[in-house]
Amino acid sequence: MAEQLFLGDYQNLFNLFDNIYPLKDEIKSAIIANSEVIEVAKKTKLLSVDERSNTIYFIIKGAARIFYLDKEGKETNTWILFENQLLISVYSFYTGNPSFEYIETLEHCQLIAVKREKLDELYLNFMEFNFSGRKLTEFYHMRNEIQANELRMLSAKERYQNLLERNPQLFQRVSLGHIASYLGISQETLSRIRKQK
Amino acid sequence: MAEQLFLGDYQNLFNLFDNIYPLKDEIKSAIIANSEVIEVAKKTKLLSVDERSNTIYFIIKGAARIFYLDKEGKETNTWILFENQLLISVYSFYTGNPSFEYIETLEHCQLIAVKREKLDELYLNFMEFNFSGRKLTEFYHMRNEIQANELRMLSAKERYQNLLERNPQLFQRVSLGHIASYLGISQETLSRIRKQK
DNA sequence: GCTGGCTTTTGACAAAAGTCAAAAAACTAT
DNA sequence: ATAGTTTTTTGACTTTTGTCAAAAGCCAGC
Repeated sequence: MAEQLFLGDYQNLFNLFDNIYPLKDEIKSAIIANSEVIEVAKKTKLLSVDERSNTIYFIIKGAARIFYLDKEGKETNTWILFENQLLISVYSFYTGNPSFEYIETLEHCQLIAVKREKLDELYLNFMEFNFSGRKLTEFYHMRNEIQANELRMLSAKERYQNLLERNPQLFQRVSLGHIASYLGISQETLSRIRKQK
Repeated sequence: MAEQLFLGDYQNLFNLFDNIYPLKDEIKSAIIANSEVIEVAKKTKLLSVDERSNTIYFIIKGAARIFYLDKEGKETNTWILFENQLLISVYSFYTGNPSFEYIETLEHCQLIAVKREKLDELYLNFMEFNFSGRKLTEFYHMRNEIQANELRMLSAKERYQNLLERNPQLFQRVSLGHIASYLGISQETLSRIRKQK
């Protein structure tokens, strides 16, 4: 009988993949061998502006945000991410160019970290792993498209109501200031919207 | 000596792929066998709201837009696409769910059309084709992320100046009304921005 | 060269959201 | 519990962008 691979912290990541296309144990072992599980404190910067991102993270436990600073130095959050999501500065990780955004933990986090060279090796050594990678990228691509469309087509209030409905846990774990910024509105406007109804 | 594959209309599509990861002739043949080259007139709808998108297009010649209707029935363009770009309603094509947006040609177009079932077959039959598919998806994903960030961080005027600088050809081929809509502003606002400087 | 559409511009006004400053409320750590 | 920090709310005012309506400009086809 085949020996059972010890998955531990990788359980959820592999579930994610297996739901797309069952991953061979060989690939799972290679993923484990080519990544590491790290713990980082709240408010740790995982990436800063002008650095080149060379790591993709999977959030086992915790929360993080991606944000940039505008011309006046004000922070704007573009993503807020939780358990079982990938944490990546898309532009810098894919292109290798210096980042225009920051990645910062919002809570104490447990993460799986994979370096780009290792990931590239995995993709080259296991061609069928690209099937999973493609599907996952398609999913994140779609999520972005939806986000961009909502920024265009919905008013501040509608975006708030949408988020509240679809992601109520967010409001338990993240300050309204961060949420306002993620919604693309000022904190004061969010406060007024919430009072209204 | 190996027989030279006749590429014809597929030349540019294959160049795109070859720049990512050289495609075997076997795959190229399969792509040709599983797609078709079509001509469509200006203002043709390739996808309408509530239809399920089952085709991805590569633009050989021409231009097209993707847009949705807001609550008041006003059109908003989310993408304007030209030669050598992929034309797809990301949400509907990836999920198979009914579309919330339209795809419409802006000019007479020559397109390569691939049905989803055929594309899925190609991905399953040629695992290394997923390598190319993944990279291409990553590229489009990145482009979306940039678009969403610009919608957040730049003012109407800055978005206009950016677009003018990076995509001047757009202004030759597409009406200002369509461009304003793509920039997420009203036609009148665009007109005023243009007058200013 | 004129006619009948589109497209673009202009003006007056309205709406949505932002800014600044201060108060109130909610947490945190000692 | 309390002092100190951070977060959230409130009020007054400003800025940006949108809306509506009309005029002007442009272009295709007869």
